[in-house]
Amino acid sequence: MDQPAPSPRSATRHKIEAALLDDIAAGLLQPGERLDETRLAERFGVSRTPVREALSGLTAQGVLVAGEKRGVRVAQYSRAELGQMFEAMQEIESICARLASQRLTLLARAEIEGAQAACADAAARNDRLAYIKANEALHMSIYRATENPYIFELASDFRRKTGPFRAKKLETQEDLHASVENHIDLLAKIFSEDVQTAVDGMRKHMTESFMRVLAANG
Amino acid sequence: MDQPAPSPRSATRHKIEAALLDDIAAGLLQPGERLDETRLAERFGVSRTPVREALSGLTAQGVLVAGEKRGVRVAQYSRAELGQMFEAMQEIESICARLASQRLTLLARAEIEGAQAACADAAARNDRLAYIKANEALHMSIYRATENPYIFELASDFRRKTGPFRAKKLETQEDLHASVENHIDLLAKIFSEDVQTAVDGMRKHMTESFMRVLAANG
DNA sequence: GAATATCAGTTTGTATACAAAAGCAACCGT
DNA sequence: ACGGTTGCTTTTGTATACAAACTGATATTC
Repeated sequence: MDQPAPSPRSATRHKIEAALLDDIAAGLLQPGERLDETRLAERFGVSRTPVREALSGLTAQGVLVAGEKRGVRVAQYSRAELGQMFEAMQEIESICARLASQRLTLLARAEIEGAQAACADAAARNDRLAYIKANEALHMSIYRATENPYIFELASDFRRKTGPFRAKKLETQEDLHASVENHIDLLAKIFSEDVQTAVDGMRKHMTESFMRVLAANG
Repeated sequence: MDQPAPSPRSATRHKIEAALLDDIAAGLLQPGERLDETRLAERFGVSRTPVREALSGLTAQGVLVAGEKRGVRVAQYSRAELGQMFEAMQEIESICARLASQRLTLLARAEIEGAQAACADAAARNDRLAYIKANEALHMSIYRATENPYIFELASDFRRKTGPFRAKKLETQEDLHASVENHIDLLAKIFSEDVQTAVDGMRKHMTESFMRVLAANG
């Protein structure tokens, strides 16, 4: 859904990257855990070469980090690092809110509202996994509304990196509904005539989001 | 200077990456030009494996792009893409200006002014290469003043990607002196008490910079 | 003459084999 | 008993070999 396989130029490598990202998101791979090339190779039934490429790709994305001694590990962040990361993310998201608000095309607005409906639907069904996906899609649609692919990618990158931490904050159905309410409020501000309202709305949204992340990951 | 080889964990790979970056910066590798793994391997006297890793690393950084048909090519941008890229860069730089202005420690200020002096010195000596390096260092010191490593990296990445295009706009000594004047003005605004002044100053600086880039790369 | 299909020649992706570096532990010396 | 050194084992980095995919071209047929 993110990349609809623009060029299936290296199927195995991307399959492995995706599988590892899933494992991390699902918590099967804990932050700080070490990844062994050989084990992964036999787990996926491939040689070390594509595993190696996947690992260096994820390392470049910041999902994994080259360990102090040996091997690569799942990135883990201290409270302070998490704070800096979310600060950066807040700045990026604020830019997105401003540009989206200024440029909002009919198509972009339709996509945002469609994603929002999908969120509400998933929350009503109490489908946590679907909600997380729909929520990602919602934010992505806001990024896309900036009409700037570089900013889109910047914002997407941060979402990838912080994904594991944000996931934890959505456990109960109340969490889901609260999140939906927050988004209704946020979108109203982005759709408002006043750009500053949109930016402030996004700042508030991100601050609240971060507070919940801290509470869940403290 | 950028990465003081934190872990010389793969010497050849980084040597190749650095060599290719140099070639691109020097214009030996034109934007759009295709890179052949095998040729590079024999040129550096190594096997295709480390070359391959270097190429995928640079691709991840956006310096190279996976060609439509085959091979990787030096990234080339249309006028429109260049505009979007500089727009994103302007947003990032503005964030840096704001945070730097808000947080400015004595150390950060000292580093910025030191870098500024190095710029002026290089301009006075009409040393174009030294000026480019000093100019990079100056902007880096502003990024560092944000006290946020993630924002620092974001900004640095854009600088890397746009480097080849910005380099072209500094040909004559007048260009250098004009650039120094611009920086004096910019720094005064960043050092001012008013945050909005700093942000506006950076926006103006980036806009002017982009205009000169467009003129040189049109 | 044009269009399609097939074939040859690159080129890239994956596998495996090999070598060197680094961690770890045991052993020896003091 | 403690520390240092040496040797082994594991892991990673690099090379090479192999197979599949894609490009381009030529030939054949309509």
